[in-house]
Amino acid sequence: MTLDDLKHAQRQRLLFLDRCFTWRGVARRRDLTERFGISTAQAANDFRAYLSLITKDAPEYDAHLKAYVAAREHQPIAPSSMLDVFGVLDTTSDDELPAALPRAKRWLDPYVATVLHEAISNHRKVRIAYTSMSSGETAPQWVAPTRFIFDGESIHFRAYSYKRGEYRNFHPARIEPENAFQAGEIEAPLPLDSEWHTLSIIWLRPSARLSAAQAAVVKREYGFSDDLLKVEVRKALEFYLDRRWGLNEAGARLERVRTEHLPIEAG
Amino acid sequence: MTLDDLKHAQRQRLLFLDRCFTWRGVARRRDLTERFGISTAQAANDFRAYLSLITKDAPEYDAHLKAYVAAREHQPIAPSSMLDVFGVLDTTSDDELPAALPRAKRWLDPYVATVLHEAISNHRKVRIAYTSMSSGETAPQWVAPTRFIFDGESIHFRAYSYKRGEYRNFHPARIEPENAFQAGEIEAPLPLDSEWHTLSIIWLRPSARLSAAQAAVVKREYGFSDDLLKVEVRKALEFYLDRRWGLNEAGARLERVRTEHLPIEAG
DNA sequence: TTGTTCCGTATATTTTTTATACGTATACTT
DNA sequence: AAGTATACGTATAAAAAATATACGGAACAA
Repeated sequence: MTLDDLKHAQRQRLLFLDRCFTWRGVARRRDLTERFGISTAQAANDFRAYLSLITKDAPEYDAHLKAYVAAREHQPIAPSSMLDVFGVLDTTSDDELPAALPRAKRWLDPYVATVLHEAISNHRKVRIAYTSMSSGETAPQWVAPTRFIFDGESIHFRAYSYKRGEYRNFHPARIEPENAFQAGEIEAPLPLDSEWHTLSIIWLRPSARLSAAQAAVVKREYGFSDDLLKVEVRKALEFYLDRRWGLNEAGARLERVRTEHLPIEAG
Repeated sequence: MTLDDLKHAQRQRLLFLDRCFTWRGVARRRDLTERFGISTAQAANDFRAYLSLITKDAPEYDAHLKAYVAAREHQPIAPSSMLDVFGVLDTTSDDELPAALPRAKRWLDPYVATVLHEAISNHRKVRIAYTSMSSGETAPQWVAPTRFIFDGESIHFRAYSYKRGEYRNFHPARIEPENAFQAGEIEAPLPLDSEWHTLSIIWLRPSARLSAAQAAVVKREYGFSDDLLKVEVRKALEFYLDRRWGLNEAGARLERVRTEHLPIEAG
């Protein structure tokens, strides 16, 4: 039996269980009943199902702790994002002020989102009044949106700009909200978005000004043990990576060694 | 009927539907069957359930589009995080290189996490060799961890430091990994963590050096229409907020007007 | 000892979901 | 204009998932 054979709901529960074992080291039926509102019988079922997936270093029941305890060598069956991990480690109750930063309060106009989504899925172009942050001016222009982008904070989109004759990243908040946006057919086929279809392979190392001990911490924090950290990102998104990771800032703890570029076949 | 009456699995599906209507403006049975692997009959059921929750400005079926279309005034039944929104707007297929930045590649040692989690839940103290980033030195010390913290990128933890005699934020990556950490009882009760139990109310405004048009964009981006943006965060986490929002950087688009402090009753 | 709280399992019952069939409306093809 | 495909909907019986409930064992505390 594998994870894929399961129904979505039970799969979610087993993934949660997997994270409990990986990051908490322990799990109880209660964890499942509280989080998913299922019965204890069903929770026992889920434990049985989870254990049947683990062939070696399986968690074992500890009668003293009244809990299943993961083996020291426990191997997760699925990777988890930092947010997933925090979801398992955080103990703050719901009515309390959270232990996380306030939800990135970025805002997106739902109507603007639907207009862009419609244009992307039906391959149409839209007329937007877009404010340039450099000049501060707002001028209408036609763009053909192709995708939404996420930089970890807020949502942007990629579009072909007829004004510039090239693909660019746009920020929905800079679009002047309108009651109805003009939209239209795309006549001539758009050129290939070469920056989107280029892979940037960025090699990083702990900043040279750090001591050996500090460099070791940086390596541990970013999870690499070799000399260099390899990061792969679409060339079109490289700007966001630099900004998010603070690569160009004065106190950066990582510095760029070199960058390679590789074409990506259209998927 | 309300959302809370539903089972977890169906609630998840209705929330997804809600996000589709809010951010895409349209939804079809297919969206549900593809994402959750349910039958079309069940998907039709879910649509019926969702529509019964919406009293006014409900989505309507559009026979031409062969899809339900949200009313222009559609009100979501639940808020969504930016990540949720992107999950609904992103059209990249699974096997493609994603349109989001590489998953914040921060790393956390699972064993260190379990040790900290154990200490937090059982109110014990642990001995850790912690590397100071300022001096670069690594010295063992006893700490009593109280909570995990999330700054949006990586996971930290709050602990009472016996060495300093105060509560501090710690970074798991700076802990020297060991095969087994010493742990022990907490003898004397710990003092109150006053910074944790203080609320910082931070008032921000668009940076004074921005033009009116630029300031309007910043306001739209952060979703406030009044003069000031109010952000509430535990005082203990204020440092992370500054860093994440880049408030102290040269090119910051938001600047701090004033900060108020308020005690939080223990929850 | 007794009571409590975890765990487990087993049963019958209820709820959820599927499979299937059939009907309607729109759009596309011939 | 007729036929085909594909959305949507509904209804029914069947299968699967989850619950309620009961009972047993191990650890632990009073």
